[in-house]
Amino acid sequence: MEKVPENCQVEDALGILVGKWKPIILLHLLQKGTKRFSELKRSMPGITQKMLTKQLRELENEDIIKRVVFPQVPPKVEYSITEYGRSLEPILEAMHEWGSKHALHKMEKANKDIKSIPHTH
Amino acid sequence: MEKVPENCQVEDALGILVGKWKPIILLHLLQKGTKRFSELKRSMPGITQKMLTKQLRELENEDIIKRVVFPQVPPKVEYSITEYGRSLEPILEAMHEWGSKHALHKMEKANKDIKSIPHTH
DNA sequence: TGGTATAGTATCCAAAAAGATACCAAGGAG
DNA sequence: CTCCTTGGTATCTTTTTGGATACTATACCA
Repeated sequence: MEKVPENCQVEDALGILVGKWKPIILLHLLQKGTKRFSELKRSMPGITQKMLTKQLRELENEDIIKRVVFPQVPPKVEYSITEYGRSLEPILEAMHEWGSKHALHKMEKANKDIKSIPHTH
Repeated sequence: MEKVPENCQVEDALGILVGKWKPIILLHLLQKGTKRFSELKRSMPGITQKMLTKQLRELENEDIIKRVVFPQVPPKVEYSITEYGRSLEPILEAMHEWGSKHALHKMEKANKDIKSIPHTH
């Protein structure tokens, strides 16, 4: 299998993970299992209903998460990761690990930058 | 190290990889080594000069790639992956692998969808 | 009779990302 | 003298994303 940029499959994974809230939604569902809409919303302060709905729909369309509606009033809808969605875990894992190192790297860099400011005295 | 969504490091990696052209640029530099601006541009049909410059600058600011200017006329500028940038390889790798499977998954799904269309006869 | 809760839609608006296009510097070729 | 080359900038417009706000259905509860 060639990895030439021309047939770049990286885009697909990126396309699914991108969206201000998607990684967080996925981490929630991966780590805490099935969640209903309101629970997800409460656990992501700042997200609007519209955004949450939209991101969930997009993930659902890619078979990453499953949506189950209970015919009740008031409504109850549960979301969970599909088996296929779980296959994204290594990527999220790799990104998380890299992200942690990157935080350090940024700190070190900021430190160096501060030290190298020509100071007046 | 906890991976709770609250301190979500995944975002950082995502932030660096996102951009319509960044993954392709990185794959090019990872696989083919040092490249000059015009070579990169030629190998990415469709990208505009402005976009290429912008993405390269962003990657440079994150220490992912290195930019070397040769004082010549006409100008010559070479780009290459930094050692730090190379640490992104596992992520790109994971995404590529997943992307390949995802392509199959999508095909299978499309097939199923076609078969399940109620046909007239 | 009115209020509450859940899981949404529908509109409109702001901000960010991407794209098209034009311009520039300066040396070498003709 | 003019054109070509490279690696950019500077503007302007379009497209994509994200966000604020208001509205809805319907059973239950007081």
